[in-house]
Amino acid sequence: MDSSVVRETQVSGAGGPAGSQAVKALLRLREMVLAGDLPAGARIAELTLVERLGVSRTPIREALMRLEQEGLLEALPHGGYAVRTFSERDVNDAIELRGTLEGLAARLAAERGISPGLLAEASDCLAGIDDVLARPALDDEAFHRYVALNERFHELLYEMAGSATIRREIERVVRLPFASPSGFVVVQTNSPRARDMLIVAQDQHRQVLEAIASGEGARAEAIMREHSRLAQRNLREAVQSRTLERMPGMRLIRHPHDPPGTPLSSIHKETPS
Amino acid sequence: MDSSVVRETQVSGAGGPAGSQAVKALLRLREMVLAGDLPAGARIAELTLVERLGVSRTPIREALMRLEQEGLLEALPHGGYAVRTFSERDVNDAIELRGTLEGLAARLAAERGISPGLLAEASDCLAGIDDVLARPALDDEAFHRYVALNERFHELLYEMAGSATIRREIERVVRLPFASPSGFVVVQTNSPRARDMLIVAQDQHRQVLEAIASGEGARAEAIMREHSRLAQRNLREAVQSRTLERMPGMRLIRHPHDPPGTPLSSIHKETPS
DNA sequence: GAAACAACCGCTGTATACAAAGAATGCGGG
DNA sequence: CCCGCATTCTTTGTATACAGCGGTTGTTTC
Repeated sequence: MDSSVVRETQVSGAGGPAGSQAVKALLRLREMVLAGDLPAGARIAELTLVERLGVSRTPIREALMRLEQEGLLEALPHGGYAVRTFSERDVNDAIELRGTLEGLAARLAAERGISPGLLAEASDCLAGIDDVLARPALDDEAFHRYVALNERFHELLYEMAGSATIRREIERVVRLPFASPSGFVVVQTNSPRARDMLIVAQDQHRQVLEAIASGEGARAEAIMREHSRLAQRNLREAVQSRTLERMPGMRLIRHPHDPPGTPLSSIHKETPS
Repeated sequence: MDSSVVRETQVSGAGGPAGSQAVKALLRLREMVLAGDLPAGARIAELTLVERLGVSRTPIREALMRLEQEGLLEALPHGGYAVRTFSERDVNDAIELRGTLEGLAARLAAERGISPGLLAEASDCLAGIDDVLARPALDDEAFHRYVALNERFHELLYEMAGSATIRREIERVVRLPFASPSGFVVVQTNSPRARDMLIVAQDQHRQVLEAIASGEGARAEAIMREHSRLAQRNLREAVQSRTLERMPGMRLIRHPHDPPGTPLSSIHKETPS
């Protein structure tokens, strides 16, 4: 077929900056899964990936295992992996889970107190978001800046909890594309009510930071839980209006009316020769 | 050197029931880590494990990766893994995390309702625990039965949430040896107040199940959070009285007074030749 | 014609060979 | 005597060869 894939003979061994074959395979494979390049439910042949990714089976197997741990793939009963699909309820539960964990982080931050430096950073971050939202209409670039700042704020929150263990687990849950704090922001880019939603979200950001600074643990927790409900609302709307094509990974969501195992993309059955 | 380790030539290929080399390596390696057979903080040489476990590097690397995901090992900056150690706060946070997640599960179970079958199973389980606790004094066998029934009840709770995603993450967190629901039950086996603790715990079991059955979500959540505080109390007591030697994995807990990186076992610095 | 059996193929799990990076060590110079 | 550099050695990351299981397909028999 195409011989354009040249096996780069392992240019930088182990410690390379994202240069290891395993990391490359992981990133590329995750991208492929989220883009819907692989038929969901069907076994992923390792040799196929060898061709497509240009690395040998060893790093590919490692990447497959990691993606299974992440929850993007499922292990098949007799070996091998397949792309997982998610029901709307799965996604909803993942968001609920994130809200609960972020609530825990906020509560701990409030109860244990946070460093002035962290508080300042978070404040700056929120000021940046205010800046983005100041304009009445938001273009794509503004949305991108919002998403970046939003994720930064949430990451700061995870750090505020002051617990490596808890941070680890939150970041793990957030890795599911749908559970990400900015997960369903994008789907509304062109909706007129999009900016309003973000205004509400930003208000919650401000309130939770204030609660944390004041040591109001219960309040901080409640706010972050409610905060995740915004994402749940967006999810419901997005599913109803079927707007989710534009977001990476969204085609892994299984619609109730579709036959099981067939998310959005039609499976191309390639009969060889 | 010693040819006592005979490489079994892969008797059951892939789908074997826990017969795969990778599973064997994982189980055995985890056991070794928890038993403290490997010096904490130091790099684990793969070839050493090849000798000790009698399997080749491939399944060993897989096991190492899985244990890193579990949190028992940490990836070193320039490749390789080392046994992790945990501060008392780490353990405390892990228990807090479990309590939060179990609270979430209980709340969801209450809000969404559970099947009569599940309710009956949980009831039976609690009846079994009552049976164990009926006797005024508890021998080792009674403790073992308590632990088994306790874990069963908690697993039933995870299922009651009705969410595969949430169940997954809880079971992941619980895998940390210290965060297990029965984690710090054992350390008190011979304490006169041990039975009293279990009585309290069992009362919480009963109340949470009642709350779930009645649809009282907030109450169910609060009870499970408080339930995890029992483990936190036990942890504190165990650390103070340094009773934790008897429990597997407990020597990975780093005492505040010890030099960092040195848990309980002294690292044997072998100067070669 | 349908069902059961047998041979084949593809695939994964496992072992091992090879390459490169890091760490340790020894030598030389200041 | 100490510091710096080069060489060697250990160890991980990667590629690939090999073995057995499962699924599939074709054939044979009732």
